[in-house]
Amino acid sequence: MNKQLQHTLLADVAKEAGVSTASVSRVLNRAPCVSNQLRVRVEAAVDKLGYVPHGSARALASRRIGAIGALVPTLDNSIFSTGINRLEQRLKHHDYRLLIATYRYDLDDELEALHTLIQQGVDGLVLIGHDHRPSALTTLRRRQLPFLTCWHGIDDADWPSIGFDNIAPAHALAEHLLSLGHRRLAIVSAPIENNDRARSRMQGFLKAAEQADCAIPPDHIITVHYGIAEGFQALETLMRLKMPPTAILCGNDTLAFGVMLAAQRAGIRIPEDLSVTGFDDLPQARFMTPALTTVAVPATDIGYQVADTLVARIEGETRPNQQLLDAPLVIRDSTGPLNTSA
Amino acid sequence: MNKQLQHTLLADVAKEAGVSTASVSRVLNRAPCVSNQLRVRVEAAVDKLGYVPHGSARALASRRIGAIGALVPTLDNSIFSTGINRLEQRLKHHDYRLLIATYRYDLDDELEALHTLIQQGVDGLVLIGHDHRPSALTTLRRRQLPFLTCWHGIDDADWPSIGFDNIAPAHALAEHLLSLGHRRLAIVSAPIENNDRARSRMQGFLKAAEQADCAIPPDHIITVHYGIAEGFQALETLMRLKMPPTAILCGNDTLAFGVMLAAQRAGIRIPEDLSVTGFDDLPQARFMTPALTTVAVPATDIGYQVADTLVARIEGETRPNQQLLDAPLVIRDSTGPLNTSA
DNA sequence: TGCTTGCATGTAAGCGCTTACAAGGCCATA
DNA sequence: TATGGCCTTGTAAGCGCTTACATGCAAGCA
Repeated sequence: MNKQLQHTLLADVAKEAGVSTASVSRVLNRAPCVSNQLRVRVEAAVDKLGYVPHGSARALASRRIGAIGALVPTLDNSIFSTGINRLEQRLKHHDYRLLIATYRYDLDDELEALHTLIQQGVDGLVLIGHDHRPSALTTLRRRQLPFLTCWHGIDDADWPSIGFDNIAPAHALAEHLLSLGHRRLAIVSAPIENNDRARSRMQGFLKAAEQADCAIPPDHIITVHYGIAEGFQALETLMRLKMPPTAILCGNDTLAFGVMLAAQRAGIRIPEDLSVTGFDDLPQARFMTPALTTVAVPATDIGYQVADTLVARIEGETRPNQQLLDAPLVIRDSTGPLNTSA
Repeated sequence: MNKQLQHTLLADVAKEAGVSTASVSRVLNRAPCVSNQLRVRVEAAVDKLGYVPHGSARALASRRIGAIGALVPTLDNSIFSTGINRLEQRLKHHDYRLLIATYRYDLDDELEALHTLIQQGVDGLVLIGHDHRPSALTTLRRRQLPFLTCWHGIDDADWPSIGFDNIAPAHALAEHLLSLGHRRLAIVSAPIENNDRARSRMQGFLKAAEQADCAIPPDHIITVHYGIAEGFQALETLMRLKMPPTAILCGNDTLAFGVMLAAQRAGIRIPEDLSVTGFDDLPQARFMTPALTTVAVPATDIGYQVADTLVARIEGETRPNQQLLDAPLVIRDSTGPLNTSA
């Protein structure tokens, strides 16, 4: 069209250096079998002309675009954005770019976004969690596209993963409360449909309670969306119960912060009147008063490992199907013995 | 190579539908001047064969890749991830993808990432703030690439922007404290080099103090990196001063949270003993006890508007060079009159 | 010296689309 | 009925790279 100034092309570099286009391409792609002399000549020409390769042309010819796609429920959750942040940093290190799509926990949206990213030509894909539409797997398989799921600990040959077990730490958290004498537990969780992480944590909580013969009644299980405000309101709801809980298991730290802040505002003392647990170990957790008992989720490690492993898979290496990282309990001061004097 | 199964190509669709490749392309790209009958035939063939266009080929031929790039200091700052989250959502609506690169406030990294994104072929670019290497502008210009900066309120013909004024609200925040009788102010800010937002806020704080003949001494100005822990420590440092401040202006909410949590732990009452202000109005701000006085930064609006405006520019529309959004003061309970009885 | 071997380089055929241009068909007008 | 113009569709030339294959040359060996 009216492209005022032509960009220099690979052919221009070739002419300038007095070599063939193939040689220039080889130098650019660090192919072996290139003499040093030729390399130097080409590099000089590239510098002189300020040549920048054309990504799409390169992608078309080489069948790789140098970018991977990430499908994330939302970036508006600091534990995800922390992981994605690290992922991007590490990918850059491998000379890959990051294409991001969010789907707000809507698996049909996720599927659609998956198709879009594939169409875009990504070299690999990262998905969060284990809940996906079955046809996502079909698509991935048919395209033979390297991919990885993360953030969950489910062992499934279909879905290679790098994550952590959500059930056991949740179970341990509930046991911790139980061992402190609590019997009236409550749960504040994110919606569990389409969210295996929330479901696993819930499962861990419930199972521990059951095993201690201390089943949690339905009105003590509150499901709200992610957010401080939501946690805040959840506490208000729970405290209106005739028999309010003495301990609350929260599905994530943000909900726990909401619960704690609401308690603080209501004059409910933690842990004397109420014990609270989180899940994630956001930076803020240890600075709350009292410091929050929670589970340290290896968000940055996941980002790092996912980058390395996915790139390895793209480049043809085989890697173990599952990689389980540690998510240790962090017992702090927001949990304490049941106050029987109250 | 060993590509087991060939994907269906546009040519296959054309053959199946009994039309030319050009017609298929036209249908796919919603070109005008396509008869309804042809459209239906092609669409049927596309469905039947499960055809998916090849992104790179399309990009090469059409000179647009359908993605924009965003250069962000970090995703590990919830105000940015909120904005980016919204940006991505809105871009999807326009059928554009989002390529993200972070640079950890290192402008040379930003420049490098800029080159990478351009090489990748992005159709447009979003940068945060007004501080960039001069050669970034040169590159953008030479490539005639549509771009937008955001998050700042600096009127500069070179850098089209969608943002808000950082100086005035900061100034107002300081005035607010001054009007409450405070004279011993302190500032806890993120590093101001390479960060015009932090610099502008600092400037607003300092100017208001000066105008009130109440200059802030250097040891009352603490510069720390973004983070709860950093804010927490900053308060400890400030309180060790022989004449500790009675009010603290924080460069962002996260630092303010750190300051507040440290105060809480140290038994310093807010606002009786100490007033604290933030900047951002993160969701948590209103749930703190006391609720945080801050400035409501229009993060989601910015994401939304940036998407619309950048896409419009890519598609050739002209738009105003600068778009200033509102960043109103939100006076809550973390600021109160100077306690003279103390 | 003549032949093979292997490495460095060149040639040119794609990669899978888009789109300028050509061509054909149809209707309205004269 | 002949002509022009408009609208739809087809033809084919790229888009800017990568890479399989061909080629040439130097070294190694008998």
